[in-house]
Amino acid sequence: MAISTKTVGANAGRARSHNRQMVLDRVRQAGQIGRAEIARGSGLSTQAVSNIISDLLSDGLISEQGRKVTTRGQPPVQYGLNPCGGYAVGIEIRPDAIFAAILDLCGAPIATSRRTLRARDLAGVTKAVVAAKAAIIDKAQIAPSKILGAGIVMPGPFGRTGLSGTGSEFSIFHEVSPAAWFSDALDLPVVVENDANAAAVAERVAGVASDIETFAFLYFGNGLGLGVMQNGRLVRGAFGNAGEIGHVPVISVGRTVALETALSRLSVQKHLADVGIDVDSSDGLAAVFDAREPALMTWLEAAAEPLSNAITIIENLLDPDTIILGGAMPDAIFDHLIGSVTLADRSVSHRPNRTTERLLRGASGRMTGTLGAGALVINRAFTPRIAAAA
Amino acid sequence: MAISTKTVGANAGRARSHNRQMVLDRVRQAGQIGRAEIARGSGLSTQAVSNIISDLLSDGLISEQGRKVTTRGQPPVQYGLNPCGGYAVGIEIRPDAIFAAILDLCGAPIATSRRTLRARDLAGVTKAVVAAKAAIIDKAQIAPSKILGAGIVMPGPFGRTGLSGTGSEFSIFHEVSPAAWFSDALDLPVVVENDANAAAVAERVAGVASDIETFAFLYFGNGLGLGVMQNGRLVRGAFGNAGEIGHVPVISVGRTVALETALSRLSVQKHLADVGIDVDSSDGLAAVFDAREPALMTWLEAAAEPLSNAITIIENLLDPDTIILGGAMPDAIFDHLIGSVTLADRSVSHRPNRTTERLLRGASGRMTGTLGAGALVINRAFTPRIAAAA
DNA sequence: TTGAATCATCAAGTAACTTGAGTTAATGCC
DNA sequence: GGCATTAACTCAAGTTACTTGATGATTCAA
Repeated sequence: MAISTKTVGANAGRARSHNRQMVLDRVRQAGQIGRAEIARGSGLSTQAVSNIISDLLSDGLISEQGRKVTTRGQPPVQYGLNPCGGYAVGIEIRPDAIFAAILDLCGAPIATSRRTLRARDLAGVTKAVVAAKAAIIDKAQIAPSKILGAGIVMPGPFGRTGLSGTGSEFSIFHEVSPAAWFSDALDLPVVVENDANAAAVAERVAGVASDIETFAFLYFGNGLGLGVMQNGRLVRGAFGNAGEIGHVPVISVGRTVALETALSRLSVQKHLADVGIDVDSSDGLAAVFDAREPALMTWLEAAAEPLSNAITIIENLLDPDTIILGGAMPDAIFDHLIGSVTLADRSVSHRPNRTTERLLRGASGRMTGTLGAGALVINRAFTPRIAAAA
Repeated sequence: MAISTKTVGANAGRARSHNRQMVLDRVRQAGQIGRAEIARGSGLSTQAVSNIISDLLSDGLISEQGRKVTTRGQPPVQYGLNPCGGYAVGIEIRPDAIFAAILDLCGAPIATSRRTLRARDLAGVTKAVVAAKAAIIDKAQIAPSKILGAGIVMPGPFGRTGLSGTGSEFSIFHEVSPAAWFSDALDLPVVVENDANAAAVAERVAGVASDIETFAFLYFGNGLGLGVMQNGRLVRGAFGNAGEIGHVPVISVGRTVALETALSRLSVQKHLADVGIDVDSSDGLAAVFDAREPALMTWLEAAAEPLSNAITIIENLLDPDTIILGGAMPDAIFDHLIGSVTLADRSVSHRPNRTTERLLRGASGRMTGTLGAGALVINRAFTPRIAAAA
């Protein structure tokens, strides 16, 4: 059965929690904001906002940041996020390694780490994740009470699907709910998402989408994924597997193929390997691009058409404010790809009065998956949630 | 600027309104349900639910429907929607005609009408819509106080986009917000959506998706549209233009074409016209299909591949519980199309333990747009909305 | 017939928001 | 410089709607 997302009833306690998170999100989005302005925007009384602000202050989540100069009247006291008011652990599980990071409340990384992962079984992976968490908290010297939770990123899709057996996803979690499992093992609230969704959240928490409510993130991992954000919430689908754009059929050089065979890191690595160039790191790829290696340039040229088609699909199906490109490739390659795309005229995103670019490059670089993992936790702390049950 | 959907704060009044709508939605979805069961599912106390139920009873929105036989304990009093507790006006504006309907609270049509539309200007269209509303209310003999609102369906996309100028959309609303405009003119709360979104809502209110939270509706109108429902809410995109799947590039006979050139009512009409068969109604098309007209059969054969590709795109991008096909074609043709589609193995929807079909035919038939217009209003009455501002 | 289970109601208690009066702090005008 | 104006902020009382706990109602099972 599908993930249950039944709406829950509102009572005083949940209303307060909702309002706290709403206020926090407005503070995050505005950078600096005063109480009266929050009240005006939120439909609450200034008194209510005042009470909530004083709560958040004493919890250390926000801080007073002077008064704004205005034309007339008492200048409003401004509040902003207090970066050290809380921290999130981000853990990215890849087939061969575990990456970990600690993020502050503003989404800035305090510490990162990488550990080789040899285990493939549930117990072994769990042990490695627990160890990674302990080590990164120790490295960053954060008081455990300040840890808001852990975000875990792993390759999807989740559960048994027609995409199972590609080797990328973790079949050990077909029978176990990964969130409940890791929450137990880590003794923390846990959010689990695939890499593309996490990357989208990362851009919202501390990237180019901090004030964009509705956008899509095209994530270049080993395959190709799409994270869809709609009104500040992820579009996850009935089973949390939305965004598997890599398996969409496209035409490439006259043949029908899955999009990610033409457009992904594995695809470019394979193409380069065919001419004897082995790259297994983003740095390596960056060097090959800097040298304008012909094999890479032909790959990029061939990638432009399927990428253009993918963008037209995303724009017309989801009507995002913008599409962000990012993931496991060098920034220079994303910039090149963005430059080489033909943006379709026949698209709902082709508007005369646009204020954002149709394509942006993500801000969180190659660590976007791991940072995204932490961002999931931060984001959840900022997301009002009366509407949907956990 | 994108549609603003900032989260709003919760207070006592909004909490009550939210809870009322949540209770109503649970009653709708269950058909019959008792107070204690609602309380258990919603996280509210039985007392709170009791109070809300008594409110809804005195407003006439629900009715007592006997007691359920249980194993032990006091048998719970069951409640169900009271169809005549409220009514919705649905109006569908097409380039050449205005369709209107009155729906009861359960989504059943009480009356329908059709009027030719000659006007293309704002004043003329408005006048026709106002007249259609007055006439349908008069025909159905509904007390104005029982009208919950009006839903209006018109061809998208909304605002100036790269799809403008195809002739289908109403450019008169490029500068005016249609919802505010019609709300003023009709003196009722108004919801405006495109046909595909309305059709999706219709299936949820009174169709095959009444207990499916996350699905997609592939709507065959003059073009092709997609209505996306996620957790019981429409995925509308940043500007309300999500779901323009007709302009998505897909593969047909080895070439990339816009989907709706291969798959839409206009497409089949054109194909038939090429061999001298003119059909301009759904009945006409049904007759041609009944006769197994070769030209139609070749069109259907050719349509299978792009339709299959479109379904793979929808499944992998949105991970819906199911995809519903419907709109301006005869049921028999939808059934034929569903039978001829090749469902991709490489899809997140290809799950071993499915409980719903991957494809369903919509239940609301050819009037789905008009009924959907009314369903928008019913749906809104049932949708808790603390989370998003109007 | 009695006890267990469940639903339902009543009345009191509580959390969180709203309201309205009053205070603080800055600007702008005479 | 003094005073009106404007806007932010605070205090205390008032209101709403939910929760809690005690009590009653209804059914089944032993």
